[in-house]
Amino acid sequence: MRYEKGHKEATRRRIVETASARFRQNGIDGVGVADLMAEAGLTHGGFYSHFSSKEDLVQQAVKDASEESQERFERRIKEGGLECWIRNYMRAGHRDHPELGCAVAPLVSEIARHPIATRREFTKNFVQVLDRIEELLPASEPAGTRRKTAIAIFSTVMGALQLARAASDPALSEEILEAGLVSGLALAGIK
Amino acid sequence: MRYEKGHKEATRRRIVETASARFRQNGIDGVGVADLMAEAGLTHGGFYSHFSSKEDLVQQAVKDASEESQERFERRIKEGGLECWIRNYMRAGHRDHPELGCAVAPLVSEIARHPIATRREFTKNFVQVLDRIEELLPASEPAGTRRKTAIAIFSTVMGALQLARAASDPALSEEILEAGLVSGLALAGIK
DNA sequence: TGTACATCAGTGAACGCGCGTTCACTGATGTAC
DNA sequence: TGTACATCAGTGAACGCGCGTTCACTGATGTAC
Repeated sequence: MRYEKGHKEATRRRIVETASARFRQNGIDGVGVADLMAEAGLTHGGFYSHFSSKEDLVQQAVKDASEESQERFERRIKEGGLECWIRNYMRAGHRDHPELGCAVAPLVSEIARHPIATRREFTKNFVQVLDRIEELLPASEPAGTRRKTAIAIFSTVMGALQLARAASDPALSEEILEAGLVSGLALAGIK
Repeated sequence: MRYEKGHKEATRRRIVETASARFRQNGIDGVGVADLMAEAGLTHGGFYSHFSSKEDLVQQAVKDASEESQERFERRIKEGGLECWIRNYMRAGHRDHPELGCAVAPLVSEIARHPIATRREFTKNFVQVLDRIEELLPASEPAGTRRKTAIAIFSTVMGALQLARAASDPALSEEILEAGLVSGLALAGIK
């Protein structure tokens, strides 16, 4: 073989990871196949020996972002529990770097208009987050409301992050991050 | 003149209203100038005698959606206060018909990547909603936290609406609407 | 009253461009004999 | 050991298409004389 074993798989992973970041930054419609391939150091022609279509790549990129997100989540939990995760989610750094952060916030509206297979992959992503938040709620939270509280926490921080990104006034943007933080922590029964 | 007085302005309004609905339904990138003009019963060539660019139309459509949203808001408040507005926001009908509902939920991520002038128009839209929610919070809510609570309520219902739209599983979608409703009402000090 | 001209909202062909996708090809390597 | 051939990841020209935008034109009306 011309290339060492595993070379093609490594290239595929590189394309998926590039796509996963770029989609979060510029939206799915805002990034072309040729852009992606160039950023991965390749020409666009080779794309279809890795993926059957752009939509196929979208699904794999969503999956990749989901796994990355899960790892990030667990790292925060180890570091300082649910509070640490919420605090990081509501940081200015997260607002300013969608390409390194949660894939749900930048893609949720666009994915809602994609084929059902893509929506399924995306839903798996945020359901995993909801499950973990639910598990980490304090024991004082009654069994009957744990699921709803987990959903409320994620809706709040995810919605606030988007508003903070769209806000044209920096002071307003900071205020939104702060409000999302306070409300998220309160819902999680912290402090 | 060939046309009665006010004819051109009426046509312009028709295009803006069509755009406002279509953008909410399919995203800004997902709707072409020619589609819009055809739906307004015109050919695409006339577009530039009404607007200087598609981005110009986007700004006017955001403004229009904002005014429409404001009217809807006030109608709900008259009908049954903040509770009525939150209940309607979290209805399945709102989830299923973005073209008739809140423009923030479907457009916030896309707008965050648009020129500053567009972001400013959009920010004005949701700041008005935040202001009105704040004013309508019960007197028991302390002055120092009213603003943050208003932001939290809107983030929660808006984020939940987006998740409900993206969810591939109908039961999960219903659960998200319910969680957004319960949490929104609780934050607003209702029941 | 009747004719020539100006107005201008809307028409539709055409533009350059970038998109997703296809395909014949390249060229470095491993394998067969 | 040396030559002929197979493999296959990646190349780059080309495709049809739809996009935002431009522009010469149309044709119904109002106005001037």
